[in-house]
Amino acid sequence: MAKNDHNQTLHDPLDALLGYQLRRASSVMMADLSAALRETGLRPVEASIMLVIESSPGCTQSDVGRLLAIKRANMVPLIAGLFKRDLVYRAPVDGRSQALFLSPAGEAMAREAHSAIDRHEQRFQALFEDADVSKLLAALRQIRTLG
Amino acid sequence: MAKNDHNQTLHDPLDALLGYQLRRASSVMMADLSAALRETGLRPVEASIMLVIESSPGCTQSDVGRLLAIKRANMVPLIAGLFKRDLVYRAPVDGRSQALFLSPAGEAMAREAHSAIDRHEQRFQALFEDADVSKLLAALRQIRTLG
DNA sequence: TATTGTTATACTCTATAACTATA
DNA sequence: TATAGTTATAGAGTATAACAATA
Repeated sequence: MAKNDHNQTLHDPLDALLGYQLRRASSVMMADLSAALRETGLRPVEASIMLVIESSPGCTQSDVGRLLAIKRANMVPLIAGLFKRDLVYRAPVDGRSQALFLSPAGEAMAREAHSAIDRHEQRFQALFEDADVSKLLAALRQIRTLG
Repeated sequence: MAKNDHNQTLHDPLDALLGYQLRRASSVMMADLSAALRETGLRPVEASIMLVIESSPGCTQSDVGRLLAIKRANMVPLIAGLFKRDLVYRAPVDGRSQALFLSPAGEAMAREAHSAIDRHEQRFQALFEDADVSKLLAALRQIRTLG
């Protein structure tokens, strides 16, 4: 409930909409994550790519794109940016794919990213009991199944 | 859990991150909402603006922007687009603001939007018990308070 | 001084189509 | 034929700065 300059009460007709609340909550968390990662120089999408490569060394950029729902075409400048900063390196798998690995600098950067992400996640998860966080995550995974 | 072409197991290191699951779930629902609204010719953001004007006739475009977290500068082409389609009309409040109202065509369009949104919401809310939908909405509102 | 509506602009994100080389 | 990586490009979405008119 809010009021405008002319004393008109503005109530939010979207308040009970799952899609709307999801979008607004997601936008709040994304902004906080951006801020948390600021000092690392990584954007959220770059940090997520680094963590995927860290957990699956040798995966291809198409693999990463499929996992994170990023189109192949959009992966190109993202991986190129990480490569140019010497955070990842590539090794040929076959004539068309290249395996991705974190460089030593990339490993260090991944540790910084983990630390920033953990602090950021903790800030929000602290709003809930542990069991409720699990239920929330389960609900969000359920929603994703309809995509 | 997924496998790539070279039998490498790809597990998702972001699976337990609230921010990530929120973003992915939100993106699934937004895509579904876009599709649900397609035949009305409204984009999600336009539909949400229409519903706010419907529920608070006479509000200004700055009011709408504040409620929906849309910057004043970005409201201009949105309201102009609805105005050009004769879905909303404006009446001067004072020298600088104009009150917004739905035209008869806008009221009809709002009913179509409600119907499409209801079907879309039902598709997702049907994944859960009613009490769990309420808990989910409450959790998302909690997350928004940290923004 | 602060606010409304506006213009101009830029940057990010996402999407598509088309090409090459390889499998 | 299908896939990996790439280029080019277009469309959203979002952000800031600045201005005129008004409160």
